[in-house]
Amino acid sequence: MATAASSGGPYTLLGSGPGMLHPDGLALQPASPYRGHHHHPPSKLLLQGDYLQGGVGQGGGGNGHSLGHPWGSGLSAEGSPWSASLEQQDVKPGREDLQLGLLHHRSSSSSSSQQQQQQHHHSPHHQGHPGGVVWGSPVSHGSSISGAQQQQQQQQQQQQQLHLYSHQAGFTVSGMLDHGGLTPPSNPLQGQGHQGLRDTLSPDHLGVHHHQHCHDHSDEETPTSDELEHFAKQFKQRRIKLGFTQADVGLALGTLYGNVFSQTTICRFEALQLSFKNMCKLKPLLNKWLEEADSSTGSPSSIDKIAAQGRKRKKRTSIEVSVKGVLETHFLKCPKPSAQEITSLADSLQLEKEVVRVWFCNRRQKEKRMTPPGEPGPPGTQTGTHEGPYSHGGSAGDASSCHDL
DNA sequence: ATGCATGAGAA
DNA sequence: TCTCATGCATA
Repeated sequence: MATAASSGGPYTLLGSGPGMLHPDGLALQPASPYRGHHHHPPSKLLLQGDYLQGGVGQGGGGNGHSLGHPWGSGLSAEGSPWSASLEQQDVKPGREDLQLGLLHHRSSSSSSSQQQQQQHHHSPHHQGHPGGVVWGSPVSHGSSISGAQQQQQQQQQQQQQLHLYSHQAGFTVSGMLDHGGLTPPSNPLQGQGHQGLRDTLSPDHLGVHHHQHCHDHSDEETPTSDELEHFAKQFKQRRIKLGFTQADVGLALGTLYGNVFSQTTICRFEALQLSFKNMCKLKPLLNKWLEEADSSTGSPSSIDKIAAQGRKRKKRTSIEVSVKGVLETHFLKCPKPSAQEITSLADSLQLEKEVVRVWFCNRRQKEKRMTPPGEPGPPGTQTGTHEGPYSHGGSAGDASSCHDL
């Protein structure tokens, strides 16, 4: 069978000629953890068929589609027994490599770690907000959010460094305007009268948190959930008006500050589907982009991007609806199943253990993100019907010892 | 817009 | 191993 193993491994890495300076290359041995993905009957497991990256223009090129379907989206049938064979697919440029490529950042070092810990405290409730972000994330003082809301994210530890970008003079908004088709299609809206948004901070401060003196630029000082929410909205609006897609922004950020982001991330930011901490981290970057983009309207420059290698990914596993249902059930019983449980569960579902494990991980993450699936976006419109995923019927206190199978 | 996946870092 | 930040591949 001419599986994807034509070049030596299931997930081969295409040698990226000129200097592969990432340890991954060395660490990735032909012995992939997924090599045994064919020893089980693909009866319940449906692997989404083919690779189609040629036409991934995605980026919500027409971000005009507003979809708001709740979880459990119909999976229907994907009748696609993976017949994947050749794998000459050229993967898109990796991000880490990109960063290495343009090393024009990481110069500053003064205050590197500051906003890692979000210690903002304010009333987790908002009165007139069409949506209501539930993640107020209090810190040490048990707020009204109650423990029913799980541990929130403040109990997390900060990992990952925050890439601080150094805004150098002379670095104007360049990469985002046009290069390679990212050019906003002569948007007639551009250059309209829209100013007065330099200031990103919303005027409404709850006032229950720390008060800073007379200076409030646009970031630093951990913003409040409301501020983030507002910013996200503004951002999206303006982004669209300027004619940029989420993907464009992601790339621009990379070109400008050295941190590339995907359409996904931008999308999640706008939808407030990131953790509070993450939102805080991205806000400054997006804010700068906004400022630049807003005042640019004409600074054609092109910065070529660097093409990088391609490490192949495991094909996305499509889990059948019924199976998802089962997983869901288990999740409700025990969001943190032990390794053994996962194993047996995987076995009974005929899924790889890894897949099940990941499923739970993702599920937990989803629980943490808040912006209930179905949040009304546009102001003035309120569905008034949203129950956060926190609405678990009962107590969600202990997840340490729950196992029974 | 989202589902599944990868990886780094902390337990 | 889990969490968390991110993103490819998809619907």
